[in-house]
Amino acid sequence: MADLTGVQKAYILHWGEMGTRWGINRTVAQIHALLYLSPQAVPAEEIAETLSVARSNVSTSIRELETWGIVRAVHVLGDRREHYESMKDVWEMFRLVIEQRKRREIDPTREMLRRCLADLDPKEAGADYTRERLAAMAGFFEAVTELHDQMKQLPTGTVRKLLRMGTKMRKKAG
Amino acid sequence: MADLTGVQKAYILHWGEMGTRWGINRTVAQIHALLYLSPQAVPAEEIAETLSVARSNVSTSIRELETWGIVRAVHVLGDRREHYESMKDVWEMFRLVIEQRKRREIDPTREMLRRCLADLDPKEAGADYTRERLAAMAGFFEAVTELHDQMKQLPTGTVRKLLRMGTKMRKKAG
DNA sequence: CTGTAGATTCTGTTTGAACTGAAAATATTG
DNA sequence: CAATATTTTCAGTTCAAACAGAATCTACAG
Repeated sequence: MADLTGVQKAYILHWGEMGTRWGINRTVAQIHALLYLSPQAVPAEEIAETLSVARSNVSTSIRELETWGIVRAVHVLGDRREHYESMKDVWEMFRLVIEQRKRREIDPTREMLRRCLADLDPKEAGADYTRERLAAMAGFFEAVTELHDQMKQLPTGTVRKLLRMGTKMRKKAG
Repeated sequence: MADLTGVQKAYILHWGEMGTRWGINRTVAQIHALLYLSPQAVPAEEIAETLSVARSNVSTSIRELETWGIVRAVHVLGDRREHYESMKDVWEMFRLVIEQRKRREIDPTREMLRRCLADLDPKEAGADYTRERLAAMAGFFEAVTELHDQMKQLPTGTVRKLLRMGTKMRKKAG
């Protein structure tokens, strides 16, 4: 894996750019792409060489991927170094990421909306209008949360089934 | 709206931070938050004052919000300036944003994956493994696209209905 | 216990996105 | 058409996130 094929390069670069668009560090995303394509776990040193980034940068990025739970260290016999491998189940990978982004971003937003609604001073001019808007936004985030909680509890395959049900409903209606 | 209440400040600041986490410019997000909470359309000058950003910055940001289709200019009698207002339907707003982010990010990724699969050289070492991984990722993105295409065609309320169906299925299984 | 490989942390430095203010362009009024 | 109001573009500037390399820490072999 030290040297990349054209296809591997293309995938890694694209994945890196995609990451930046969704608030994920480019290097973090690239490392993930590299590990995802690698049949064997890769030592940090080799990641650094392959992607031309500092060893320290790899260390930090790997840790982030570990906190997401989509990369882990494995040990190779006769090698003191840690080798890193990515989870390969794509659905599970995205499930993990979505779950955590929900926790880090959606939940605090719901919290903020609740607090705003609670703090609204009815005597203040325009309070009714503000309440209306905040409530509408809060409703949306509650629905998203509900949706997430349900998908979380469904086995992977069921999501696809629901998907197919949607198709039927649409065809009946149309 | 020139002066903000505590609640308005809290909402605008939070929304700005939220934006940055999803790859949306902080000021763009803040302006959107301001307009969303405003009962009347607001002239650019006033947005700049209220948020303490340069007039030119507002101009650029407003244009971006306009390309998303969630903010538009309206005219006020006896005022030469453009006034800007946000769409108020939260579900529609997110639908628009999601649709466009799909177009800008998901679609090109599908494209890239297809191209990678096509470009794979079977003689290259490890090509089979790479194909397997790329195919798995491509399958996921195809499913996401399918899901999106279906939700796009459903009226807003139906999404909530599907949501409720999910609840039932889960309760039966549990 | 000592020496060494490997991993992490820390301290600047770099870089690119975001931003400002000025200049240019556009639109509006009389 | 001239004068003025308003918006947009452009050329630097600022700033925070990302990064490199050195220093430190940790774990293990001998």
